Amino acid sequence: MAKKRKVGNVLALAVLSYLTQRPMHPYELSRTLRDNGDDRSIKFNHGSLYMVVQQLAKAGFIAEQETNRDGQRPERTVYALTDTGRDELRDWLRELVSEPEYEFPHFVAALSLIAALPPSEALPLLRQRLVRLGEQRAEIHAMIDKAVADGVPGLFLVEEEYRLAMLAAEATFVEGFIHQSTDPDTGWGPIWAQFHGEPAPGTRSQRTESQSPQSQSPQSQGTERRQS
Amino acid sequence: MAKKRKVGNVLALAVLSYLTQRPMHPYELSRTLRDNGDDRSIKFNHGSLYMVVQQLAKAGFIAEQETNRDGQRPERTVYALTDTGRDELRDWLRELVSEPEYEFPHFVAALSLIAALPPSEALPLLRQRLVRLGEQRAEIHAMIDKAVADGVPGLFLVEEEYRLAMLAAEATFVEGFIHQSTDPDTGWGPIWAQFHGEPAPGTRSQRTESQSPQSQSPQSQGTERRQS
DNA sequence: CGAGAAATAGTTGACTCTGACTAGTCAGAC
DNA sequence: GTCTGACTAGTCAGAGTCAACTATTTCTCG
Repeated sequence: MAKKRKVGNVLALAVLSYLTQRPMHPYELSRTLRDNGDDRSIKFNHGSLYMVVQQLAKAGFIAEQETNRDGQRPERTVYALTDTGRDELRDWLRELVSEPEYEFPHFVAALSLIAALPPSEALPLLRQRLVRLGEQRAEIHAMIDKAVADGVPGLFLVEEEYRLAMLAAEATFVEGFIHQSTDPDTGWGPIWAQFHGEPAPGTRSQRTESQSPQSQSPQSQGTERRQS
Repeated sequence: MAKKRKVGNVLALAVLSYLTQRPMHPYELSRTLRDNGDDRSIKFNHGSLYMVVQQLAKAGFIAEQETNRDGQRPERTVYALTDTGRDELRDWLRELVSEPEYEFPHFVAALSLIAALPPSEALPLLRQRLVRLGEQRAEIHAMIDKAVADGVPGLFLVEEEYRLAMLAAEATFVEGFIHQSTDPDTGWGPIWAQFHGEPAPGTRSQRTESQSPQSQSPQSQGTERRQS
């Protein structure tokens, strides 16, 4: 479902959330978000913040409180949360927590087109991905350990734990995929190789004669896959 | 890393991929993508396609081949893949497969702010999410079964298997999180409840006297979490 | 103490995306 | 026989995003 919010950018959610503490001006918000590492969870861009604050103000979720000027610096406008804003925050958060949203990670796109690469090329790339996944996991692990050592309660690290869980699951999946593709008995290996006129990625070299393998591109297969 | 492509939209990747089969006009591409269910893997929007095709043409990855007109209908321009386009396709695909990209799923944002909801509210929402996750998994499962029954080779269903794996991992994670929060011995439950001046979500009601729990908002905790 | 680096605070403009709109065609319902 | 709704094919305005730039002020380090 995911109804359209007046302000759709998730960054706005963070802004609303921080304004529950106290009124702030945009730059302070920017600073706070960055310092708290919220840019790890929310796509954050210094420029977008000003945009988002404007939008929130127009939608009535926050209101201009005062404008002060410190020396010759540009003036800073302090914004405060309104009651509608507080409602929006709760409602939005509830939705995000309870309704899994259908998203489009790039890797899904890659997988859906991976047959266009010959297995001799795809498999090393997948192995490389495994290495990178391991690195990312190690990084997050280190981050969590450091935070815990600093006395941060676990509740404030759930996002990172979640990322870890997802990375681990992806690694397992990729391993399984590689296995499926290299084991000559269990499946795709031979078929995949055939498309590209290659020997199967397993040990045995499977011969299927006179099927003119390279005339059939993997995409043309893909095209027909919902038809028969 | 993820270098900036001249055309960044992943939809362009699909376009390039389909043009390896044969030249097509935009509408045909749109139709084909939809019919093959690629809109499940790639964010797809009829309007964007024309945009993307224009960009690809400007970047030299595809070239106008002919323009024909069928009766009084608007004219259709047929595009063909160029050699640079073929290179771009391979290079991009390799990158997507081998380099995991840092993305921002909405649920990560939700988790990073979840402490702003009292546990009495968050826990039911999480349980609801579990139900929804189950539904989505069942849907995909049904889809895969149907496709397999229709003789689609497994290799063309990897994206869906991947989604399944991710949904399963997320469900496991959410279950673990709920458990962590309701078990009064193992952790966050009491602390979380305290912020909101609630009894702990487990069975026992934990009393910590004179700490004036509601004066401390969870965000103000969050704010300080990288300091000490 | 003075030059340059870094932080402060915000604006701008080029590019992208999305959803709604136009406008003709065709098959089948009534 | 003409009405309706779905399909074909594409355009476009408005909203959103991103990266780069401006212009002060403060810190830093020789």
